[in-house]
Amino acid sequence: MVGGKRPTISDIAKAAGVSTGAVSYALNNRPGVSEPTRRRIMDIADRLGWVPSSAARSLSDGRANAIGLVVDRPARVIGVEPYFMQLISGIQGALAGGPTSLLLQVTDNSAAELAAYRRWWGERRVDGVLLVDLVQNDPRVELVQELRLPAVVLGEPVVPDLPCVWTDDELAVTEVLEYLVALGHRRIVRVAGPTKFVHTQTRSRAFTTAAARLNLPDARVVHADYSDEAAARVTRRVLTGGTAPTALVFDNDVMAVSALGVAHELGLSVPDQLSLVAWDDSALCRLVRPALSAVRRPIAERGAAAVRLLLDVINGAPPEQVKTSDPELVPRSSTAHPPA
Amino acid sequence: MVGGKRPTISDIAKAAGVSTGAVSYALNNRPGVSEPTRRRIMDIADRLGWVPSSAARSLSDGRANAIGLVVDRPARVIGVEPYFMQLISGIQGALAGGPTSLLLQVTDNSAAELAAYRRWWGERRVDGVLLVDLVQNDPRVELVQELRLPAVVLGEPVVPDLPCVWTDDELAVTEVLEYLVALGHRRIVRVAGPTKFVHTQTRSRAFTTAAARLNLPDARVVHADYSDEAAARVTRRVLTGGTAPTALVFDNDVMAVSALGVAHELGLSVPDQLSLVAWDDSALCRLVRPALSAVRRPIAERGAAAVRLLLDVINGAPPEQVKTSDPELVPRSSTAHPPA
DNA sequence: ACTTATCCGTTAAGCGCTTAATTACCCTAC
DNA sequence: GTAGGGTAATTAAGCGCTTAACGGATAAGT
Repeated sequence: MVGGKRPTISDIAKAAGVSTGAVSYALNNRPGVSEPTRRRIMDIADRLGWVPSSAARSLSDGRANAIGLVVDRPARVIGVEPYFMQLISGIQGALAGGPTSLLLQVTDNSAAELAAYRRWWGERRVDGVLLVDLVQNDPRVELVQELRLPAVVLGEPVVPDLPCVWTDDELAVTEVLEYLVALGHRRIVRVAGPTKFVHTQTRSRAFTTAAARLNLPDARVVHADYSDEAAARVTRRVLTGGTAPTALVFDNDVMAVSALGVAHELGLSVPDQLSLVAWDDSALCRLVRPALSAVRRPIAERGAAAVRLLLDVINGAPPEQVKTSDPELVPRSSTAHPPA
Repeated sequence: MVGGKRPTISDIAKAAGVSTGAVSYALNNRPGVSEPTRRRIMDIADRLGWVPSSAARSLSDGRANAIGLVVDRPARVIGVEPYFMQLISGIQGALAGGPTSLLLQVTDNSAAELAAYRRWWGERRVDGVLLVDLVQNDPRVELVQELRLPAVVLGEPVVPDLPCVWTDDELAVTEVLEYLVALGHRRIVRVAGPTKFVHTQTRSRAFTTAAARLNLPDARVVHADYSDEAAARVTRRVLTGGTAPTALVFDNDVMAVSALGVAHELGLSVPDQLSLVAWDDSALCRLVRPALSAVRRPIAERGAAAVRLLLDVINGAPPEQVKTSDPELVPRSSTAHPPA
């Protein structure tokens, strides 16, 4: 197996003294060749270090053996959250061993994302795609349906016939709220991500519902954009306004840590005077002092489940909606009883 | 452009009343067709929403129009550092607009990484690869040379004829050391990543050299594995041992933040009793209190430069060794004069 | 009026693989 | 002895595109 020359099935055929058709049948474990011949062919194949050309295979069977993921987040934010790397890590776990590869694209606007899907589809480069961060009336949904491009949504069900892998965020929101109320908190503010995301809306709705049920008239939702700057601004405003909350719940880790800085700056001690809860748990949450209580979601599991589902759908399986294991609240040192 | 039916050049040929060869020439802007015909063909092509099939093109011209990146880090660590997402973001920036896609693989052992490269090569799935985190006598170097697989190293030059994109870490190490010495520090310890990495060795060598020049007999290097646990362990040992250092320099952000926790736990105030410097700057460094002084490297720039170089090499350009802009020390609140 | 060059376009082979159709052969059954 | 039924192989078409080789037409040179 020296550089440059990659063996093809016709090399194998020549070496084995059979036709390329026979080689193809043998290597794909299909009937049409005798057992001894199959063995001989396979031996030769891996003595030669043969690997099928993906282009040739795609061209002839129409399969790309690849799936696509495009992440649409501005460069400024992308590196900040560990979310995507964990997701990718889960995706790879499910892909490992199989013939399928992952095509990744990072864009900074939604038009580019749509263009990417369209191009991949046109080039027949992917057999299906993963969709993350869905927004209300997401154009991607329409696009994949129009193109008949197999797709799996990472997030709650939006359209009945679109397969998805979702995590019960409502449950987690409720759990967090009940936990804070049990500690004695009554004035709780949720610092959410951008309204446009479906998951933001889901959590906000759950928050409002639970707050009503728990009879918390001061509970409310404010929005930021996941960045530490915006979070700091919003937090400062909320904490210095009238009837300041005693607990804040954030939609990611960066915003929560940022709030920790603001609290410090305002002379509010955490958790004695102010409790904080972060959403996705992370090293950041663990390492910061005080360590942040956080909701941990099975992110890698989501990625893996989504891949499995997508591969099934590509193979013609019906569009299921899969639920992952539930998120859990990891209490640390940023939550305590509110000041008396 | 309705789902399912993707136009091919022969559809275009039929619609334009010419041969597929003419269509190919027209669409690829090569001589052989008249200007009016070319226009007509191109019009029809994009009215039909034609996109070239990557498989067909690869098969016929031997190009995959894709490059590969495999990241070999255990799942536990991968999400922690923003490094890779920033890198990927830079890579995408350089790829955007072009016909080339990025194939990503995350593995958790070096054998799997080698296998990935070999498979991609065999499948003709990539035209070239990016190599990160080189180790001493890295088997990947030999592999890509044996396979004649175009490759660009992200890191310092190791083999003369292997193209690379590197950042002057020595400069940064020296700068950090001089900065600390200027503040009055004499006992400085570098908490490095795993010895096996070339970049670890480069920095350690630079550290030792600079320390000798600055006459710091107590300067030394200890190793951890980038994780917060290991860093905490090592830091604790170093700080409680004899002749404890007054300043620590870390090889990533997570370890530095972890040390912040240890210092806190030992009752050492940062920066008054202990100064800390992190390597790659990040949100973590910025958000933590006290905010960490850190060395900021042009990571996205590295990624982009590496892609451009790789594409050139694929096109037959000679193997250059490109230097990025220099890293810079961002002083924040974790460094100050040592205690008197 | 003849060759020569130029331009525009077609033809067909080939990239590496899959697979339906076909052939060759050996067995068994009547 | 021959029709019928497997099984084990070959053949060849086709996937969508590129490209060397070729050909017909028009323009220019002598």
